[in-house]
Amino acid sequence: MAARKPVAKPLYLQVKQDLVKRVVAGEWRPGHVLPSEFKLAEEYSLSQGTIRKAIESMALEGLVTRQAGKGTFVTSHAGDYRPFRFHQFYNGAGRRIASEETQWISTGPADADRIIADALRIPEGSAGVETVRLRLTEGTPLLYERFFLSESLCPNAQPVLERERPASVYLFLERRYNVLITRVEEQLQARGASAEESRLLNIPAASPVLEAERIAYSLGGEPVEWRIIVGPGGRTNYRNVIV
Amino acid sequence: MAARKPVAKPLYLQVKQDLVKRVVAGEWRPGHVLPSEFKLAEEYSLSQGTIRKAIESMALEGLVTRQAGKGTFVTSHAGDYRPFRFHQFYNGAGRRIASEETQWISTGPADADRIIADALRIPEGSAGVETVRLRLTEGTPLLYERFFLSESLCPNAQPVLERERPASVYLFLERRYNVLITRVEEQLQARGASAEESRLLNIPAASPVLEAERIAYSLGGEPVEWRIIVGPGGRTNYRNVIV
DNA sequence: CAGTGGTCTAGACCACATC
DNA sequence: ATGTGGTCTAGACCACTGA
Repeated sequence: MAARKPVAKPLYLQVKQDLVKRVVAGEWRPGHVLPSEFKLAEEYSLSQGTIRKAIESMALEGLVTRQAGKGTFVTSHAGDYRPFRFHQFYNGAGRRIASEETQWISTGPADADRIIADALRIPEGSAGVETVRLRLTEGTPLLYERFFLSESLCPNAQPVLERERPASVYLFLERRYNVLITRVEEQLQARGASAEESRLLNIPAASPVLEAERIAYSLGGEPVEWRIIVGPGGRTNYRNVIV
Repeated sequence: MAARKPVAKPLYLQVKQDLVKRVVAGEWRPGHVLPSEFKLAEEYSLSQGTIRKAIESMALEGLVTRQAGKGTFVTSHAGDYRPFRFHQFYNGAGRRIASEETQWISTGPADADRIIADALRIPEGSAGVETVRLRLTEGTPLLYERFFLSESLCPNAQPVLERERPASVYLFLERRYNVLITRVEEQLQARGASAEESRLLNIPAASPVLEAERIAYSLGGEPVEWRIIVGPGGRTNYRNVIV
């Protein structure tokens, strides 16, 4: 049925690219359902099997979630599609440190320093918002978090952050800016705690902490958020599986 | 062509399971080529497409590597299929710490302590071999490694380890015991350096280090090796991508 | 040149979810 | 009952490899 075209890139990859573009454009919002494979096959004038390959590739990247009998849904940080997706920190008892207990420390305007500017590919000194908060378990502070959002990508974020104090930054980005975080890069190191960290985490000055510096990328591959997560040695650890 | 059977588990998963079993049994050794899709399709009396799904699933897990025009090969830690697959440590300059420079410290008999025994699912006190070595860059020690292999899974490993001092333990396991490591789990924490570590890494006593405790699993899912990797804070970091 | 994996089609039946 | 994704088949053409 479909016209045979000269080979450029596999059709299913072209379809995938276009579908991603349409998700980014907001045609289907996070949590909503995509057209069925047959509908898309008709729209693109391709066989259902080719559409399937495109969607399966997106599902592998965690961009959409498929449910037999129901449909294909754009992944959202709301709902229970993939909870804890980006949470690799565990407490001493081997339990994931979730976001139920959060203590908001501060939110305020900040300029991107050299490190943040490089990470987010913005000019040094760019305006933005910086927030500090703690994650706790049963009242004990376990993680110190500091994250930066640029004014250019997330205009006017400060008042909303202060008012709503969202437990999930990525859900906040999704709802307010239609920015879907699909990938994060983390760089871990051990170092001594800073004065602020030792005070907030209630640990001795300069005692060993595990620091994760994270850059979160949107569906389009653009760096959106810079963050550091700091946990005291001994009370926290970080888990990873490599296949 | 193929007979229609009552549904139990998808055929392609059954095929995959059987192919994995045959790889484990040594029918095709690491680095060697599997029969073509058509040959396997005939052997299993299934369509080529079903065989393809089975093999593609294995390829996704890194178990085999496919090359158009050549064939499907059992993954080996030799060759250049996936170099640095399990190396997440970087030096201060942002370069992966490779295994070119290695300093062998010691190899000797050891009994599994509680931690190792739990990790490898063997009785506490089981006999085995423990090795300590350093990874260096331009003569500077950057990583301290200590790993344990059980006598039951890797009989008589000590003399060979001492004689060959293999740069890649997993290549050694593959060649000598036909055990293919396909998955590792790592747990990271920050702590102060031990006396031995500070001496070997040439850092102040109790200064912050990043420790990765690793369990390496074979193709069959059995834990095979226990290891810790220790790098000084500031000079080393650990990188990770989450999708 | 023949053989390999990579892509694509057009049909089929299944289990599951929803109404 | 209808529609969804999940599996399976049997053909086809393509680009690449190596003799």
